Amino acid sequence: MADNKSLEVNERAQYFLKVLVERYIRDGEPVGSRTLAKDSGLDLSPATIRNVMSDLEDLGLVVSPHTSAGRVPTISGYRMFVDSLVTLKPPGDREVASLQRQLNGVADPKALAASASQLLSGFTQMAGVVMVPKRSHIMFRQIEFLPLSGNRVLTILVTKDGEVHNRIIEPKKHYSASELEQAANLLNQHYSGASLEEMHKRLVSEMEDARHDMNQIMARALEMAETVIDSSDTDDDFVLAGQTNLMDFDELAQMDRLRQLFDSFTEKQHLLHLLDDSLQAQAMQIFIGEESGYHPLDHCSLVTSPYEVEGEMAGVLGVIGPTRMAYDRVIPIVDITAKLLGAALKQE
Amino acid sequence: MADNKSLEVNERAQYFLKVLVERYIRDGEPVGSRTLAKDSGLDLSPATIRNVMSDLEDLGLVVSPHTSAGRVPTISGYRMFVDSLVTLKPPGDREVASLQRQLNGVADPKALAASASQLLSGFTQMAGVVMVPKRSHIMFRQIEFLPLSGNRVLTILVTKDGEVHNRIIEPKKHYSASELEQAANLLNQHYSGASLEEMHKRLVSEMEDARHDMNQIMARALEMAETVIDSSDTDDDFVLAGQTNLMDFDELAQMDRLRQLFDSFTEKQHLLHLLDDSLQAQAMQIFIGEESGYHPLDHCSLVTSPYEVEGEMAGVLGVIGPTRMAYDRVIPIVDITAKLLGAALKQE
DNA sequence: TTTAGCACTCCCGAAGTTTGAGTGCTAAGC
DNA sequence: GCTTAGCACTCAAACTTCGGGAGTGCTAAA
Repeated sequence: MADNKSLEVNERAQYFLKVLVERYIRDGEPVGSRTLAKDSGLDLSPATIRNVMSDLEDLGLVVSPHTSAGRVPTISGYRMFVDSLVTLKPPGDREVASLQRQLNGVADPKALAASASQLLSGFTQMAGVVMVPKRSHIMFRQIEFLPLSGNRVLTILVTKDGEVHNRIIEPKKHYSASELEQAANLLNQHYSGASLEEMHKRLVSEMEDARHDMNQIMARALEMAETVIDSSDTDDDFVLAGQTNLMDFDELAQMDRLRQLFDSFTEKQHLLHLLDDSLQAQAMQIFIGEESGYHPLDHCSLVTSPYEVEGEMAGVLGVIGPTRMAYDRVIPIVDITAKLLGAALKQE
Repeated sequence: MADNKSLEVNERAQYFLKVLVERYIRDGEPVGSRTLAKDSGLDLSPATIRNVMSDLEDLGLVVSPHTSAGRVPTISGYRMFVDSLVTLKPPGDREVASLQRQLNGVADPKALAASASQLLSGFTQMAGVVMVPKRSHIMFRQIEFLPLSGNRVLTILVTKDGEVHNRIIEPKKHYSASELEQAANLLNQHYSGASLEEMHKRLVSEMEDARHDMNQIMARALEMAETVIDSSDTDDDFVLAGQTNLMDFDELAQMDRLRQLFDSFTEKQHLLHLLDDSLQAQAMQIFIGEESGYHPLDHCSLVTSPYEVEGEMAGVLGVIGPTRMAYDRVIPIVDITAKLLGAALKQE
């Protein structure tokens, strides 16, 4: 259909697209040819603009909501905008300094994640999200077993960065306090300095070996450790802040949409998956509207960036807001926050 | 004004109030005299009802939103309803059994609180809230200090019920691993079997004593313990579930109200205070609309009940929903859940 | 004390009207 | 071949009008 005209958008048309998107992001109202003519700075009449717009519409970059409204960017329009047109507006030095200050004042990783997501939300007036560091990069430090009533055992797993995971497990057999202590000692010696990822792998293979040995204590210790490590995996989680900011956006102000969106925050599942994408890609990712394929986010965009600690991808953070968000400001903020969070985590 | 007529409401009028509230809770629409005449079951004409309604209005128990609408209960109307008119509808045996089953399958207190609030929300289709047990009743079990980089020390506080609190503290002076271990040992022996509340009191007085002793280690141990205990106090917290259920109620469907409400969930402060009321009163409390004095809850009611473990008030749980909620069903559900949660916690 | 009757009030939704923003098309101009 | 003025046309949003319905308060009679 549009193919016979021109599959690529000429430079001028791109420029108009840029101006249109910027304007639409500013006011949230369909942009008409007259407005665009003025905004563009070029000395062209509305009629000319109309021709260009018509082309852009054929290419699926803009649509008009109805016959006599202006144009609004489509998903593809936004896509082209963020991919190649947007002029990024990095935050001022004062903002960066403030960010840095507030991140460096925080001691433990969990609190740091919470701060970061609050900062993201504060600076963008949208929702901030920070995925807490992945297991693979966490170093084992110490494990502790405490007997509770019945067979139940409280296990405490401490990692190098000062994070504490605890879980109550209920083995079939009863263990005495001294047995548990012995088991913990064995594990602590044996796995000192390993990462959880590594530990997991070694546990699985060594459990096999231990079955042939007579070393009962070791076998049981391994079993319990495996239970804990395994479940510490499901701790894989994120912290969200400023969700209520999203209620102020007209495009999300319909209860059913908003409810779906908020439910998706509680459910976590899918959102985690999207965040993970950015970790895999090892680069900033932007999901615009339906691009994510996850319906609750249909009218939202997600700007995510992985953050790294000592050269290793440690986690992901980002911002959730309406599709119509100020990408030019948000992208640099997410980018810088990721860098600063990484740096703050390094000081462990 | 109304005083010269009759300050107390006669029995028939009370009955009509009851029927009116029930009807209004059912449909959410102002109840007119004709409807009420039918609903009441008594063989009276609408005109008679109108006279009664007029009296109720004078007493401030009902209002009409505008001249030619039916009547709607006021806060006082609801108050009288829940205090003396409502016919409670206890949940069926199947529901109770289901509640019990789901609560008893959970191991640790924190998860238990989460389950309970989810169950409350599920059964009522509103938001469930569970305040986690108060410090005063928590028994100390063990404390652990682990050195981190710099002066920072990871402190792990384990309580009898298998709960783990951890915090990173940063003392002025540096402590070696063995010093920390020694300190922990001292504390563990010294405070074995005390409640956190008790421990706090003893710590304060013993810190004074220790200053005169030469026992440096002990003095420092006390100091660090105090820091941890003190901050474990601010863990004072609640878990909320089903907040999004609230979005389905028309009376809360305005963004500004909803936003205030949701913000109040994040802020926690005031809500905690309200929950605490129920703990102090040692009885079920119902805040209807503005009664709570906390504006974000203006259009909500809060039904709370303390729960006790082994005869001691351990915490509070409840339900948040619109003022127009099915009190007859909600009250028993909250009541029973409190009992069952208490029972489930006892099995520690 | 209760009730029928009646005039009155007010909300609500439907239907009509106006306004203004914006479009596409055509034909003329550079 | 691009650009532009002119014009007819479309459509949503805002405002107005209007009738119906639900419910009230009052009065007078049972």
